[in-house]
Amino acid sequence: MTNEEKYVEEIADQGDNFSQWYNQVVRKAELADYAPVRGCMIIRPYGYAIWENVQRLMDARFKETGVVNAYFPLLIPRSFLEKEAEHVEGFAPEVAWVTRGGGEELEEPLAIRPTSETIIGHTYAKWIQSYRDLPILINQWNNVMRWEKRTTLFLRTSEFLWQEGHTAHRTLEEAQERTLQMLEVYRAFAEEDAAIPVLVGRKSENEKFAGALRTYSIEALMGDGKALQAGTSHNLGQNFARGFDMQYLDADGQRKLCATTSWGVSTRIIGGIIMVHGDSSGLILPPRVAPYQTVVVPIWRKDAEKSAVGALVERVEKMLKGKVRLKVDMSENTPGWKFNEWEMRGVPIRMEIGPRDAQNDSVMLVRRDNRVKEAVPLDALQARLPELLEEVQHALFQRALEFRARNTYYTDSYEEFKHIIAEKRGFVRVKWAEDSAAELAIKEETKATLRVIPLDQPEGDVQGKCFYTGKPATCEAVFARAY
RNA sequence: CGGGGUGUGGCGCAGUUGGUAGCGCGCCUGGUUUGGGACCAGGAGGUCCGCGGUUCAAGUCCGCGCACCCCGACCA
Repeated sequence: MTNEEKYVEEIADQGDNFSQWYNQVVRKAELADYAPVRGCMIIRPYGYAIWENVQRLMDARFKETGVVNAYFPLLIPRSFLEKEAEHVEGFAPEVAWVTRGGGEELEEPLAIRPTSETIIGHTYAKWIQSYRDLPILINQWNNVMRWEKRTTLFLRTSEFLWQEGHTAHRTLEEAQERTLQMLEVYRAFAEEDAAIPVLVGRKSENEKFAGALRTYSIEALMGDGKALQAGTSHNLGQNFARGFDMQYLDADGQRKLCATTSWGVSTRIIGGIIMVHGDSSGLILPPRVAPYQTVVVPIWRKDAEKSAVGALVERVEKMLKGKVRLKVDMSENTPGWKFNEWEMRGVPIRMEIGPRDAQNDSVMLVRRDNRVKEAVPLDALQARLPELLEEVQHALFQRALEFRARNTYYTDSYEEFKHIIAEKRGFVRVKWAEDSAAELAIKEETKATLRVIPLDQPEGDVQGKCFYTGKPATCEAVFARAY
């Protein structure tokens, strides 16, 4: 930051206690509140508005790839969950059950969906007769429930909002292609809309989704050096097709199993946005997802000034209507109070309109990310403000990218690895021989997990030895401590 | 689920050897203010996390719960 001056006094310093900072920002910026039920959260209007922007932007990207939206039920018969062995085992401890209804014990308990692969598998099996029915490309925006032992607002809650996409294909190759296509959609959303740089890659066997053939993810680095899985895309192979008998008659007259995929991004991404961009004054929201892109703070002393300022505010409002998401703060608080409040709440650009501006027919724009001020004549505003918002958007991405570069380490030495994980955190990239036992041992010894095997690998075969086992390396992998 | 910590107006906290609850901020009313969290005056707001116990008397002592935070275990 160019300006280290700390105006907002109400929140903990990021460096002192990151998780305390995080909780205070979430609550003071009025993003979310605790609910009466453990692990559940109330998403307040300001937080929900971020989610609506996430939905709008991602939904458009999905639809560009041919995906349509639908809705499947909240309650899932127990027998469905049991049809895919790995899946049941993986989710069993997290499932909440409905056992009574209408005052009576139910014949079959109903799961509150932890995810919808099973009920969608059941449904697709009925819909699919011929290869002509494929592919099916459906997404749903909904809530799911997973009983969690330890919860944090947005990052891990028992109930959360997300989208889950479910596709069915004729071939394994096509499913694989779709899996990677949606991973790329997530990357583009994260980097271009949320301004969060992400590593894109494959999960290890240990970390993959229960029931998947392969799991891919985007991984982001938070301000405290811990990693956050920000989106996942699974190639489910024929596992769920087998469990739910999703078969089609192919052109060659043979009955064949479908291949399926699923992919999801949740309200956790909001936690990521907070932890990637925020500073010790509070939130910093990337303009594309910010509920208010610009907040207008009017300033006056005398009544005459008040009317001149008021008139200018109205002109500005009219001029920018439909072009910029604008909030005019007409509350009784002093300008100084408003500056701090809206900085804490992360509005990317503040527009000060006072007597001097009324006189000059201009406004004062102040960026949240670096507090740089700029006087803009009224006739240039309509062009300049959207441009400045884009500049902030790019600056936030750039800053996060630089932060990640500074906090990414390469090592061939396990000793150094341990030191980095313990002292500095961040991403650690190593040569790796894909060994589950070694992975678990590393986790045991250092708390670091294999976040991702990046798609971006060195040219040709990986040379050298695994940093842990000394076996010939098969790839490069990235480890980190994670949320 | 294990170890540690904390629960007192909306928020942050104080409350002594047990004696019947207070401070700052916020909130309401009126007035003066307004380019980086204004000021004065008046006012409202409390089952002290819950239940049980000890005691003439419990925010304070004892027991059992619950919630939240931190560190672990678990976890797409």
